[in-house]
Amino acid sequence: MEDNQKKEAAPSSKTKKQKVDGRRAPKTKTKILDAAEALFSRRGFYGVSLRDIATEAGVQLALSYYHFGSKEDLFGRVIERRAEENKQGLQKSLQEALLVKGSQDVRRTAIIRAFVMPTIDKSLRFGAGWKNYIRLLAQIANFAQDEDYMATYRKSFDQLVAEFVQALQDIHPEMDEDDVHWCFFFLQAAITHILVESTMLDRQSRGRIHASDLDLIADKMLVFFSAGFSGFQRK
Amino acid sequence: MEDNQKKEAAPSSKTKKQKVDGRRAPKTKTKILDAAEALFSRRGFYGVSLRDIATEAGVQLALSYYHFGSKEDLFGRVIERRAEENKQGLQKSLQEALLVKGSQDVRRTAIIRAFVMPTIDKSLRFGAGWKNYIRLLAQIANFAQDEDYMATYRKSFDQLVAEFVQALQDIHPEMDEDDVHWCFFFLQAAITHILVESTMLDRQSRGRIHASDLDLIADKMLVFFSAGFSGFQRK
DNA sequence: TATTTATTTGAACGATCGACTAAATAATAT
DNA sequence: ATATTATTTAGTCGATCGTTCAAATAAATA
Repeated sequence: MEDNQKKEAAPSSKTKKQKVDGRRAPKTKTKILDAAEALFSRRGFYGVSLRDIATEAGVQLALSYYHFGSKEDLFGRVIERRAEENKQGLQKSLQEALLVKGSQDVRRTAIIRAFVMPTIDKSLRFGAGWKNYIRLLAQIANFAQDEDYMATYRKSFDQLVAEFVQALQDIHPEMDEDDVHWCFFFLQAAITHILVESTMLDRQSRGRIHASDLDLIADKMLVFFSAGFSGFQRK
Repeated sequence: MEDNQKKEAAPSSKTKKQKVDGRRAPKTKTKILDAAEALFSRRGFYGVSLRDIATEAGVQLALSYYHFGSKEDLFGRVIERRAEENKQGLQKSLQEALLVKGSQDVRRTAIIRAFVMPTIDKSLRFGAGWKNYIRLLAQIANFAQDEDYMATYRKSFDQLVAEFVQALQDIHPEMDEDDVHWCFFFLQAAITHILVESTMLDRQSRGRIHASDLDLIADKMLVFFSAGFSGFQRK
């Protein structure tokens, strides 16, 4: 019945796992995770079948069941895989931003950059896998957020957001704490939407602006969202 | 084969349609559209089966096929149904905003409000149907945007956005035109994400702020996004 | 090498999907 | 009242879904 998974989890006492994981040719598990990541990020959980994933990965259908169990479990593992690295990247980025000295404006912009840049960097420069992962996260934010199997990730990410908000509140003692939350919420909303890589902006600007130019997006976002905060400052 | 649909479309020469459409008890068509709207807006196109919709609507499965044909066609009709009214509401709102006199700040905020408020109004005060519709639109923006059957809606909406951007550019001759596009894009992105009614903000603020309080959201958005524009003004 | 364990194969399963139809019924027109 | 058209019913179709397993193979261990 579920003996398959036990075999997967059990032999962690031996050193075999690590040895096999670091091989050159992509492991079956990795191939499945990569394919699932790519497909889920584009068509969502329901829009992708396990057969689609197996085909994309170039492996047998049953291997998905053997390695991950149910479709939901596979989805959860896709999220899980890069979650820790992603979070730590953002945390490190925040720590560095906290060292920035200068005016209120400068320090605020540094923190906003610390939130925006790691995500854009990964999406842009860490390969197709990360790009798909980021898009998947953005999609989840609009969608599967409330599912039970997202609880762990959600909790972890919410805590990270709390750290950023706290940092911004520290810089802005004159601002209402709720207003800082609002500002950060708007920032999150915008970047989330942008990272699903919609073609909206390309169309609406009649090709003059390209949403795929994430570096330019980052520049513009910093200017805009840092200025947005200043709307709440006089009070 | 497709005679069913022809019977639907053909007898428009008679005055019968209008008479029947305006009845008291909800018509079958309306019941299906309402159910589809509610379900699609929450779980997306692939996450909902025609049987789900028929059950939710309290009608026979085959009636969906009879009245709308394929599932894709039904989805398109759900979008279509309120599209024109939605667009005209936004256009009227823009026209009124263009009459506002005052400083650059005042006029800019008026236009931003003109874009934000009709949508929030409908989602909040026009009943569950509109609320579902707005959420569906927001979801589409992240998802089905590029599908062929969305072309008509997309074109219409893009034109509307162009009117708002033009209005903002008229107010801001000192700004780079692309930057105005960027600002509006960020506004769109944020409101789109907010309207999928995520529970994100509620969690992250530990219950102090409620994303369901759309009137408050609107207030905060106006302050924040109007201020965001000012980030580009010095150039 | 012999044995045990891990992985892969190929095929099925019951359920559910969208699509479709013939017949029954309701509504409208003559 | 009769004929015509519109709608609803109840069911079936083949395809595809997620899941499962027994047997074959590969890898690791003894």
